[in-house]
Amino acid sequence: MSAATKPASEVDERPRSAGRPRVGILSRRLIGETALRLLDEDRDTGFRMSDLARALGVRVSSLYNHVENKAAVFAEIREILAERIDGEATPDPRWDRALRTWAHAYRAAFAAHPATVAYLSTLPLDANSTVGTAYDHLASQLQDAGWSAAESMSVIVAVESFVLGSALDASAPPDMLDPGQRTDVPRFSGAYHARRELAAAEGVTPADLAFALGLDALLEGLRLRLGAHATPSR
Amino acid sequence: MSAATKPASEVDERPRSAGRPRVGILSRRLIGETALRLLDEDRDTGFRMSDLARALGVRVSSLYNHVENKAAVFAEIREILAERIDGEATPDPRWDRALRTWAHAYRAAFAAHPATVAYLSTLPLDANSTVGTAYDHLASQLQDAGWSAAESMSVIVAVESFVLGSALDASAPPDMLDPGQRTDVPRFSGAYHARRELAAAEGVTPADLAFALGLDALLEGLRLRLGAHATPSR
DNA sequence: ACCTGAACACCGTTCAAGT
DNA sequence: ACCTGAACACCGTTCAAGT
Repeated sequence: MSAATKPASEVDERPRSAGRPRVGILSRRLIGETALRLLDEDRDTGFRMSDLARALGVRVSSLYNHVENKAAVFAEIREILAERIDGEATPDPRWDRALRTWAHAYRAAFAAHPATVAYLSTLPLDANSTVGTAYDHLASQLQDAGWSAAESMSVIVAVESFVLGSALDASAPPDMLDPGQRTDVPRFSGAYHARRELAAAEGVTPADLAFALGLDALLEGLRLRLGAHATPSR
Repeated sequence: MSAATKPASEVDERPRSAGRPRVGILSRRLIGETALRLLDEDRDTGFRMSDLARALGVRVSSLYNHVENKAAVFAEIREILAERIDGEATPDPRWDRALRTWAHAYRAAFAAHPATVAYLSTLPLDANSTVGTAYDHLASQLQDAGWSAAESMSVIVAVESFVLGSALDASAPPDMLDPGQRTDVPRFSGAYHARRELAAAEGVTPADLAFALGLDALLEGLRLRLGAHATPSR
């Protein structure tokens, strides 16, 4: 977290009396950023509204002047992550490369925040959400490349589904699938350990391997499909 | 829900006094099945332990004789769904068709239960879990077809990630991505409505279209990759 | 407009008492 | 061993009072 987003109240330790402060302390954005930082620091427990208030040097009830409820905090987090993804994804004239860059930035942003993945995929988009803008850019590229309008939407959603599932996988405890001492599943056990060793040898996580292989296959399959029955616009 | 799994206590309305009943009323499995039914009936709110108790004709505290906590109820749900998937997936000698059948059964089982998706991907597998057995079957087929042990694991995880992400998508409110009255995202808006109309015309959901397209592409890409640099075992 | 302090509501979990 | 009844703990949310 950058110093710029650190609430001044964390430095100033003196208790504040009731009443409106001269300069505003909180904002929806600051609350979202702080919540995201808390999720980063403590991965599995999630944050409480009281944690959030303490980190902001404020009482819990103050938060409700800026967000309707806890779900709204998650919505704000989604906006922040969406903007981060948008900023990182460098535009690429080739639709498949653009999708790939987007997918990588997307997964990276969410893998660090498992608790947000389920929320993200369930909450309706806000009007004027940045997410919508990103979709528009990708949809344009896909349609220009020859995908039909309906297909372009399916392609985006399919890649997004793969990314979100992969983010869940990447955020799961590393030993989640560990067959342990079981002897009744030898091929699975062998596969599990082989992937783990391969990942270690390449200096990445097992989840990274599955993501890379899956994304490559998915994009390759999409390229093939476009080539097979597309009608390029020019 | 079948009559066989319906708790007798739902028929017998008379209040029960304290003390051990002659015949056991609850079991871990029955609790899991009932929780799953509650999730089916009320999609978004999730179930409370008190709901669960009422549905079983029992007091809340009784549940804790059979499950450690609410998370354990979700773990039991996962086992139930896993067995259901296993039962439905008919074996197929071709690895890609087997994966496809598995993916469809998997998504169908979880799309109806959004709340379980996030849990499922985070909870460690129980020893002797049915999930492990399913992995073993798939890993065997993949390795016999020429995939390396490490790759076979990545393939399974990649398909699973796509399935889980798609299940999240399928369980989201249908208007989640609706651009509404926005005029700044014309290509996205066009794509959104085109997909919706195509889905309506084909009698499926928009989520179904994206899932079908993505799964086809993913499997096609995997087939290609195996053909390109595989060393079949025979 | 925006913060404090106190209260309320909800819900998961525990535990002694009872058979 | 397994159910009841009552209590506790935690946490999200509300609201009047204060500047």
